[in-house]
Amino acid sequence: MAKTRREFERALEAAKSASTGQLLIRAARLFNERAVARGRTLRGLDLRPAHTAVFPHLSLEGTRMTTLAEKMGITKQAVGQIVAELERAEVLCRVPDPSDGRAKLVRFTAAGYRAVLDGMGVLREIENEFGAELGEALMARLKRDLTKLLAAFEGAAS
Amino acid sequence: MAKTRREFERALEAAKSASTGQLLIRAARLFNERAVARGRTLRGLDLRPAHTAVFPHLSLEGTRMTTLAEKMGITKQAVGQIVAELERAEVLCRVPDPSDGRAKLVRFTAAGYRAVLDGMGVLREIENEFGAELGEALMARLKRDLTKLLAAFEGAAS
DNA sequence: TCTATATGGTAAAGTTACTTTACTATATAG
DNA sequence: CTATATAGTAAAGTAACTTTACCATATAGA
Repeated sequence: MAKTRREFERALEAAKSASTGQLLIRAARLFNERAVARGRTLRGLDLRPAHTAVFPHLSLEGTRMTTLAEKMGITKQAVGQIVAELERAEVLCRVPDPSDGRAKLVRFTAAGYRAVLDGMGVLREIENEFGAELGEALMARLKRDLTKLLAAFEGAAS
Repeated sequence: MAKTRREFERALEAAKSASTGQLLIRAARLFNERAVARGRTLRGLDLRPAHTAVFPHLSLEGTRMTTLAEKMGITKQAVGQIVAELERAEVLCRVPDPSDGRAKLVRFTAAGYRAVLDGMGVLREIENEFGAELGEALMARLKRDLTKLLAAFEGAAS
């Protein structure tokens, strides 16, 4: 039994350091909580993380729902819900795609345009704060490594 | 208007690369989806990410609910719910803390003990796969950087 | 010693961010 | 010109929490 116990303790220790997944989850939550809390006070629009996740994938000409869903790695129904809320908040609008009668293009409104410009500032601000504390080099490296990790994930299914 | 448009395009481009938060969210989701999918097939226990998040924080002697909540960065009520499910699945058990009549200690059952040893194998397997693809150096560095980021987050509130 | 307050935990309902299942409308290939 | 694929919508369900409210025990101070 003594040997088994030691084995177990080593396993637990391994779990602690091995769980990159848990590290990612916690870091993501903390980062976004801060961004949302900060951004909320900036303008009257209370945008939650799910909303801001859309913006990086929107092109100026407009982007299809299905395209958004693919890029974001969620279902198109989920995109529909998020976009609907942003439409109600008058940040985005949906216009018919002239090249396909079924499709709709999601686009910024003038107000959304201004809000997003502000939002970028908030994000940069938060990243700069961490950069100051941890070093710009670490932040840049983290971003590069995460991008590579995502590319590898996307590359191979299951 | 032309100048504003260019400005906007640059802002969007910046959003794409600047959103470390979004990178973290996506990486976390993908990583854990894979781990859960893999682990589920291993044993009959269908453990979800919320469940496995508890394990790294459990000591062999038993850990208090409040301690778990603090370490995990969630409310003690949330811990209560997760532990209740794991208790029903007979992976964990709650025993009264002899040193404090209010407190309870969360501990592994014999079955949970074995399941977690298996689970460690799955996690290591997945990390090794990415290590093989991206290089062990990148994975180790990512883990170190995330740990530092979390420490910095924890250090300063808001 | 007894009251005030802090701490450990539980209970129930609400919220966020999705997914699943089930459709309708338009497009395209044969 | 039917058969199937694709774009999107609708409604309900689920996971992983939080908020609000509470009870039980502990402990420090009057």
